[in-house]
Amino acid sequence: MPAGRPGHPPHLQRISRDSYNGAMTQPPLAERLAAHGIQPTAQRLRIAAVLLAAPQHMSAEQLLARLEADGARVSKATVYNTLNLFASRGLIRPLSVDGTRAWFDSNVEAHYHFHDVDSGALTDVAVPDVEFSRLPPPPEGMEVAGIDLVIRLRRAPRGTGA
Amino acid sequence: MPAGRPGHPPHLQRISRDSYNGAMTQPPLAERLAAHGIQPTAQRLRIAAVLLAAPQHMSAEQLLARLEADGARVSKATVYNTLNLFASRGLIRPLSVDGTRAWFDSNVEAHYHFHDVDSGALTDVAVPDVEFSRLPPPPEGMEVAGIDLVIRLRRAPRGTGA
DNA sequence: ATGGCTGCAAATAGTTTGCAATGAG
DNA sequence: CTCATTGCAAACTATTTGCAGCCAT
Repeated sequence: MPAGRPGHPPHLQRISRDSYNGAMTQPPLAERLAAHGIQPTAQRLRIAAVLLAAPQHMSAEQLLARLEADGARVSKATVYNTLNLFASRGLIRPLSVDGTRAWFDSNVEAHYHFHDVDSGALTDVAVPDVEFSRLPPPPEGMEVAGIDLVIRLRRAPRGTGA
Repeated sequence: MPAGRPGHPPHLQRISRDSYNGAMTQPPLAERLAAHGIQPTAQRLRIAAVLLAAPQHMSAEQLLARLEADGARVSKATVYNTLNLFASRGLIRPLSVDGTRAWFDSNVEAHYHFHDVDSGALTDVAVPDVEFSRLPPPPEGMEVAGIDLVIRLRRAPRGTGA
C-alpha cells in the first residue's frame, strides 16, 4: 500500500516498506529500522534503501544526489538528520577518513579500510586480513570502543604493484 | 633579541630565525623548516615554535588561540596556509580523527592514537605497542603510503579499568 | 623593483538548527 | 487532535581564496 505521500507526483514515491527488499536476503528495511528503534518514515526508508542496499561508503552529498536522481524527495537537512539518527542508533557507522567530509559506512560489522589518497576511494578490508599480535591496553578506567584502521594507498612508483 | 610579547607594537615582527630555539635540543626551527624546503618567515617560525615544541596534536583553532595568547600576530588564514604547507612538506602530519576538525600532529614518526570519544582527547600509542601479524597486500599498482590506527576509547562501565 | 608571504575579509563547503506545515494514527 | 517528522532557509563552523601591502633581496 503506497503510503499516501503528500499530494506529490505519483510516479515518484513508490516505496512501500518492503518493495525494495522483497528479493533480498536481509530483513525488510522497515524491520531493520524498527529493530534499532527507528520509526520507518517514507524518507528514512528511501535513505535506508539506498545506503543499506549493500556494504558501502557514502557521504551525505552523494546520498542526496543519488536520492534525487532516483526521484526521491528528501531535503538535505533530512538526509543529515537521518544519517545522524541512523548512526546514533548503530544502524550505520560514521567514518573519519578525510577530515573534510563525513562518510557513513552501511557495514557496521568490524572491518577496516583502504583509502586511496589520490582518488579518495574507500575499500573495505576484511577483518581476517588484518591480525594484531599486540595491542596496547587501554588506559585506566577506559575500554576499547572500536578500532579504526585506515591503510592509505598511493599509486606505486611503477611496476611495483604485484 | 627578546621576542615580542603580548600587547605589542602593531607593525613589527621581531622574531629572528632562531631566537625561539636557542636552548632546545632539536635543531633550530629555521633549519628544520629549511630542511623541508620551507622558507623561515616570522610567522612560520612562530607557528613552528608552538606546534613543534613537543610531540602533540593541535587544531588550527587551538594553534591560533595559542599564538594570540602568546602575543604573536598571525592571521587565521596564515595559520591554515602554514599548516597545509607544513603538512605537504612532511613537517607535520594531518590526522583524521573526528570528521569535524582537522588535527595536525607534530610527530611525523610512525605511531598510532588513542581517541577518547567522550572528551575528544588524543593520545599517542607508540609503534612497539602495536604489532600487526598480518596486513593485506595493497591492490595492484598501489603501495601503502601510511597506516592510520585509531583506538577509540570510552569510559569503562566501572571497575573494569585495571 | 621583484617576488614571496601575510593579513584581512569575503567566499566556500559541509553541517546543524529553528520553525511552520504536513501526515499517520 | 496530537505528535513526530519533514522541508526550507538561515545560521554556524571550518577552511580556502583573492587581493593589496610589506619585507627581504
